[in-house]
Amino acid sequence: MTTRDQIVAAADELFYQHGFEHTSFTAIASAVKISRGNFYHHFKSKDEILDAVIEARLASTRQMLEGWESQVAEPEARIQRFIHILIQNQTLIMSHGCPVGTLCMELGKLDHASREHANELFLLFKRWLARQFAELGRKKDADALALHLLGRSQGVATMAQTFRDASFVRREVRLMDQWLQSCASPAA
Amino acid sequence: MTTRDQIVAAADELFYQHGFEHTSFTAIASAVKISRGNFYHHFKSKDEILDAVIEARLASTRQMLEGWESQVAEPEARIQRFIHILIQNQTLIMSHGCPVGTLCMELGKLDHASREHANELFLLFKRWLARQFAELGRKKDADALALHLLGRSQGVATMAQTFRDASFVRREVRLMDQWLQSCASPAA
DNA sequence: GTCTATAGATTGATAGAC
DNA sequence: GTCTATCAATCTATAGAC
Repeated sequence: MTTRDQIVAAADELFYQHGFEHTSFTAIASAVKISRGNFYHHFKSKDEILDAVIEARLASTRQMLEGWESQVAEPEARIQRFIHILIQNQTLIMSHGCPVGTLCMELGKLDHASREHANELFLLFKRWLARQFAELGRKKDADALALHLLGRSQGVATMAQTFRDASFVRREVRLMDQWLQSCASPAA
Repeated sequence: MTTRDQIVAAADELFYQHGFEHTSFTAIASAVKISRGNFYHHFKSKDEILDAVIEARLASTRQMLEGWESQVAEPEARIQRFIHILIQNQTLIMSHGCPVGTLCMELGKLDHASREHANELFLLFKRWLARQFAELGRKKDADALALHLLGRSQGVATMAQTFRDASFVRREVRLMDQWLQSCASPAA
């Protein structure tokens, strides 16, 4: 693992745990165990590190979504995989919220130049979900269903971070599973 | 309006627009048109200003909820008032998200001492909503319904801030209205 | 490629005149 | 109650030795 990759990995984690602005070079440096000055051999500015972190997250998200698409045959089961991230990453989400939602929110408030770049993460999920809903026979409202589900999971993440209530997360996931079933059934 | 109140009002707005950490004394001072040093006659620290802002938001939220309770007779119509904040404050929410959700999220990431204080804002809504659902005849799952609706509206706020899509907000509000109706009807 | 030293700006906070 | 002047700390970023 190159020093550059180590910096990106450490920044990724710290940005998630404490936010972008609150994370200083000193914090990243001590995590990677290099000196502060050494940063600028790899990145010109803090904003460049942010872009590298976003790029890394985009890549790993693409990989995850492609994996689900190749490993799972049914679109309904694929969407269920998305819903169940909330349970798989429950501990992290209860501590630090959704890595996508919290980053987009912060960059939005900062009016940061990389705001749109981070929003691409949401778009990745939106397009992928819409494709699954289309395959499910909901071509007409695939986009709306995708946004709806994305919002639902965001809401659960926000409340989970606030109240740290695991039973709430499980309950909401069950409701989303039921909603998904009603989307797939011809009655809907 | 006293200087202290002006400081709290300006800080309230700036914390909402740009976040707590990103808002400096210089920014608040220039908004109120006083010198930086003058702050410390009114507050001992930035954290004290934050607590005053949270206290002010708690007071105005209580007032709003009590107003709905006294002005609107039916619990279903009261809950609908809550849902329609999303439309009433649409422009602000699309710019800066939900004032409650974004503050709690930021303080959570900062591991700030006033985190629990800010969470009281959410609890205010939760308790009020649970009371309305109980009056609606859903005593057993009033808490779960309240948390569910709170999460739904949080999710809408997050997606609205990200994509700035007004039609999405209207669509989701319509879905929440329908969901509310299904909660009230004896079939549910 | 990594380090030390340091610049330059900004931050929260203090002291004291008026 | 408001101001100016200033402190000490922290931040991002740069320069240059090794």
